[in-house]
Order: sequence, then structure tokens, then C-alpha cells
Amino acid sequence: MAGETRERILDVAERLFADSGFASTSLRDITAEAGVNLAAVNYHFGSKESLLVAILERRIRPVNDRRLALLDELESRTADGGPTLEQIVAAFVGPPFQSAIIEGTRRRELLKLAGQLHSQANPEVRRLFIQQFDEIRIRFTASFQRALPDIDPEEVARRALYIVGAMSFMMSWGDESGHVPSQAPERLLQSLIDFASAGMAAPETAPSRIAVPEMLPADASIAAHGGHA
Amino acid sequence: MAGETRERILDVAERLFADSGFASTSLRDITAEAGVNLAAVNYHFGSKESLLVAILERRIRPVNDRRLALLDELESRTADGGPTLEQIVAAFVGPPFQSAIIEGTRRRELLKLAGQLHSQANPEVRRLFIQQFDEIRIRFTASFQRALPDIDPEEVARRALYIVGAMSFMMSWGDESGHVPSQAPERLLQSLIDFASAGMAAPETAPSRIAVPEMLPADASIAAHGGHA
DNA sequence: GTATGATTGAAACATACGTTTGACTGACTA
DNA sequence: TAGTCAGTCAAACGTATGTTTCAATCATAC
Repeated sequence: MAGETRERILDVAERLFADSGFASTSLRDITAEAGVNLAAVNYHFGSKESLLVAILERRIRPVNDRRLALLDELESRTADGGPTLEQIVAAFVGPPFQSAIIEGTRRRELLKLAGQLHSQANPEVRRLFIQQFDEIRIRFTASFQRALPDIDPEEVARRALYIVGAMSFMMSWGDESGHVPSQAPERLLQSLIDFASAGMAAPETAPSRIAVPEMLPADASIAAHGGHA
Repeated sequence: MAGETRERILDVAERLFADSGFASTSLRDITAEAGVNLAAVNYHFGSKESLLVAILERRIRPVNDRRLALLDELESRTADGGPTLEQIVAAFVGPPFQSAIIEGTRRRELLKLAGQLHSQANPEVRRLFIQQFDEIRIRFTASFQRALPDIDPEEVARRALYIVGAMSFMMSWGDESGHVPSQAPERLLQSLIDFASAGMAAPETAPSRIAVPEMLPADASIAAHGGHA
């Protein structure tokens, strides 16, 4: 019975935060649903914000460890030219994807929550969050770079970010309102890998050839902005 | 002086909502920064939630109108085989991108706010939001499908979602913590178009060839990670 | 059995929130 | 001038929030 209350709080809070957002979820919501006392949160975690940090660490760390382990093995196994793009992408998106679906319907929770932190929460939590991903970013960017020697390093970093965005959206929007029909998880993951690998390998448009057409409305972009008028 | 208070509220609220989230931003924050009275929000908009809806409609409608206009022009201009993938992608991601950067530093706001709505806010606001994008989704999916006759329609819809995710992440994370170095907007947009077009055109992995490796348990020996096998 | 330290419980605390109220302002109309 | 009405303002309302308090409970070691 030792850590039972603590675990129940973590589980319920994770789900409620992901469903309704951090700020919109009250400790009373959490403790009521978890069947524990209101004061238990502050007793076990110190504050609502520390509870959020505990949730993130519990979920993110194993996923990132798994990512790094997969990449390590790939790179040690394919000593010649390095892993293929598909392999790197699979090591990158596989663990969070698998972790997200492992609990059945809890698919969206982790990344939903992660997505919210980009904008919400105070800078301290943000920093911790970014730091959690820093090693991942460095290792995978390097591996991608090796598989894509012709692409500008900055462009590689950008494209890795696109992948995270694509994955995040798939998980948070995936089965909502029929946009993306529910699919067997393996097919969804393969779909993401196909898309991301091809995007990663896209030929880079030379700066001199960039000629973005006029896309703004001829008159004004957004009607009557009171600001400087 | 007619709509000046109203406009100031809209401008400030949009920024604060995008920066700190809907639930975390109080009407007092907004009205204080806008230099208007607290009651002005409820007078002009009725409620905090209606203010959010007004913000969304003001920003999203022109962007989506522009998207549809660009697609219309593309399709009427290239009557033979339809527009190219790059053209469709550009019409899809160009308007929100341009709209987001037009005010200089306000780049991230629109999509940051949009991203939050996926999870936050009540179902009513969600529905309005999804509905706002429904025509876009239908028109562009059809156009993408025409350019990609070999891809399964459901897969096309999924990939369109990946593009939205990639764009959203670029805008909300783009210039944060040096992950993605600041670039000239045209180069960023071109980068996104390169990535998205290639991803869209990716060859579809046949269901029979899907063999996602074991990615789950860290202890189990990671055998047979053949990638294409 | 009793003392001890960790955990739970009910209640209260102070504060911040969205919203409402009612008086007041100022421009325009009859 | 008197009247109307959209708009602004300070203040208050009721409620919900995160946190704290302190007594009660429980398991365990002496």
C-alpha cells in the first residue's frame, strides 16, 4: 500500500491534464477521481506543478532511453555507412508511438500533454522539458546528418522538428472527427515513417531558386488592424 | 474611437492566450495590458470564451479564404493534370505561414493558439474550430488525391495532417532555444514545402510489407531490426 | 503495549477568477 | 434643453483555486 496513493494520483492526473490541460484541471478533480484526499497531492509532490514534472519524467525518460538504445544498436550494427533513414526515423518515432498506444485508449495522452507544454506552463517547466529532449535532439540530428550528407545541418534540424510535429498531431488529432480513420497501430506508425523518411530525404531547394509566389491577399492580410492605423 | 477598445482587447488577448494558454490568461491580465476596463470584455464579447471565438474567427477566416482562392486559381490554371504537389502544398501552408509572420515577431501566435485548442477548451469551441477547417480539409484532400492517384485516400488524409503538425511545430518551436535557427521567412517556408511535398509523395508501404520491429521492452534483446525486411 | 514516523482526513485559508451591477460619461437627436 | 444610448468605470459577488493546518490513523519497531 506504500506508493499506491502516489501512483493513483500520477495516473489520474496524467489523463486529466492531457484531456483538459494543466491549468484547467484542478487538484480537486484529480483527487476526487483518484479517490484520495485533496491534501495528498501536496503531501506527495509538494505542489501542482511538481506533480506535472513527476508525470513528465515518468513517461518521457523511458521513451527517450529507448530511443537512444535503439539508435546505439543501429549505429553499432551498421558500421559501414550508418543506418538507413528509415531505421533512424523508426528509432525516433517508434518508442513514443509504442509507448503511447501500450495502454490501449491512452494513445494521445503523452504527446497531448507534451504539446501543451510548448506554450503553457512557466519557463522553469519549459526548460526542464527542453532539457529532457536535448540529448535526443543532438544524437538524432547527428545520425540524420550522416545519412543526409548533402543537406544543410540547419535544415536537418528543422526537418527533425517537422517529424515531431507530424507525430504529435497524429497522436492528438488522430482519431478525432474522422479526419484520420482509426487504423491498426502498426499501419499508423508505418505511415508516419514513410512520410517522415521521404520528407527527410527531400532534395534541398537551393536558396537561389527560392521564389515563393505572392500568397498574401492583394489588399491587406487581415482586415483593419487597429494598432497603427 | 468606435471599435478601439474592442480591437485592443482582441490584439492583446490573442497574444496572451497564445503565450500562456487560454485558461492561464485572466481577463484582468488582458484588460490591464490593453489599458481598458475589466468589464469591457464582457460588454463587448459576452464572455471570455466568446472572446476566444472572436479571436479565432478573425484570424482563421482570412487565412482559409486565401488558401481556397489559391487552390481555385491553381486548379483553373492547370486544367490538364492538375497542379503539382509543390503547388498544392504551397497553397496549403503558405497563407497561414505568411499570415503568421506578417506582424513581425508575432509569428507563432496563431498556430500556437490553434494547437492548444486541440486539447483544451470545451467541446463547443472544438467543434467550431474543426468546422472552420472542414472545407479546407475536403478541398485539399481532393486535390492531393488527384496528384497522388496511387496513394490510398485515407493515407492522403493522414499525410495532410502530418503537414499541419509539421507547420504547427515549426511555428511554435521554431525560434526557441536554438533548435531551429532563425531564418529568412521565405527559406523557412520553402523548407517546409520541400519536406511536406516529399513526404506527401512518399511511396506507400504495402500492408503486407509492414513489419514494425520490436521497439517496446528495453530488456528484451532487440532482434531482427532489419528495416526493410 | 507503546512510542514513532509516515500517511490520511476534514476543514479552513487566502487569493484569483469570470461575471454582474449600477452609476457615470459624452456624443448625438428631437 | 432634455433625452437617449452606447460605452466606460470602480466595486462587488459568488465561486473555485492551490495550499496549509492539525488532528486522526496506520504500520512498524522497540
